[in-house]
Amino acid sequence: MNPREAAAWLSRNAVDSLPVGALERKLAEGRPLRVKLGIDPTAPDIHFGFTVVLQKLREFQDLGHVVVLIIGDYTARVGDPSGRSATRPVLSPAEIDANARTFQDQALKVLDSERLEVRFNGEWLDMSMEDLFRLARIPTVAQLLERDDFAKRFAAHQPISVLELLYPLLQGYDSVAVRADLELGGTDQKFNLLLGRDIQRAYGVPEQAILTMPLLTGTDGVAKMSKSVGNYIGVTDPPGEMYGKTLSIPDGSLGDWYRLLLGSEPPADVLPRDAKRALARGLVARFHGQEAAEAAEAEFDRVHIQREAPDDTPTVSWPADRSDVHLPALLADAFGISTSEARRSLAQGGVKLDGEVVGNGSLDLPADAVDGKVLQLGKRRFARVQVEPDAG
RNA sequence: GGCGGGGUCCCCGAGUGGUCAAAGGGACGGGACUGUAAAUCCCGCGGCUCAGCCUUCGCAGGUUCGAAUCCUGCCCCCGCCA
Repeated sequence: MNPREAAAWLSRNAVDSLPVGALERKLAEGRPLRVKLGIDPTAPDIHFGFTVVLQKLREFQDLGHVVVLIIGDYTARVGDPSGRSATRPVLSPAEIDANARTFQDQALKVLDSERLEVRFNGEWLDMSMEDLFRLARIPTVAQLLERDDFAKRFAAHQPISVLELLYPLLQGYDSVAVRADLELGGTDQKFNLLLGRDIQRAYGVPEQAILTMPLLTGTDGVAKMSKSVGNYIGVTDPPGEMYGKTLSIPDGSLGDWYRLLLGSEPPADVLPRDAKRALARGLVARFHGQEAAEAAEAEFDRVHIQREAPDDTPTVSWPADRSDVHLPALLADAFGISTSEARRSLAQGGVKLDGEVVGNGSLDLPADAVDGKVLQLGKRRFARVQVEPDAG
């Protein structure tokens, strides 16, 4: 693959590859490039959205380049106040360590451990005031305020702390420290990535090229996938969950999901439903293997098409010290909801015992009327009831 | 430092002495429909031993028969001016 072809291949699906032609020029140097990715060790679970960037990094690795993963341990220790929730937990070194480890484990589902360098930015960010001043002199406040979210918050009179303003600088300094040739990130990182170039220039090191990847839309089809919104699928989600969640995405997301996660176009002339099933199978296969994918689909069909209780239906025990089983209490116990909520569900016909709606009449049933039966809340929550002969 | 605005049930946001567990929207849950898609319709959405009771409207006191609504102190947030 010549540099031109490699650049074209590597910028596939990317939104920005800047400056124009920079990637190709770097590749033409004919040496392994150092491709940087910074991560925040506060939320270690990797979801599908993040794998878009990881996958791209993997492509670089496969062409012989080195991925430099930077764990933002120092920044996590200071506490990042970005976003609306001003107070983010400040993590202890032990927590950061554990998170970083989790992150690496998960990232290795996509990345190649061979061409991987892991660094902690505490190595170089624990700098003197004098060094910080040197860094802080580089951009102007006006420049920093150009960043999209800063601009919006500033316009909306929402708080922006000085610390937040400093984060892009620290991240940029990471690029100086590891001599990054290239930095990857989501499109939301474009500003930070570009600022890294300014900072590198100010420190007299070669400037990195940048590559931004689209942000994958979450399972709701609206917001970008994120843990806090709850519209995510984690790479460690069990097969069944991964499969089911994938089927719940809106049809409109199919194209993006195929392209960004499977690297292929959605099949033409196939019903959206079937295209989505194929997508779900493909994704489960990727993280859990082909066999698990097929099992997940079979299980799904059994539960949702044939409406049977799933294989892994948990069991709830109920002490038989009273003659009757109080349904709200049983539901609360089985599904971790409040008894008030359980009553509402019962009143609305959302509770079934072995497929039969219950709760229209009495809220108490004789123990032998529930023992061994499958209790169902809504469409997706199941539990097998077991009445314990001896209270305990 | 001065002036002004504000903290309401997950989020946004009404509510300025009783009719407020607190409008409305979103999110979410249940039902109908169905492909765990979209759209649409209905219902629900603090807790409990649930036709009743208990606890909520930044925190702590106070006034009142009665407060989310009034008073006092405190904490926090935002803006403008300097």
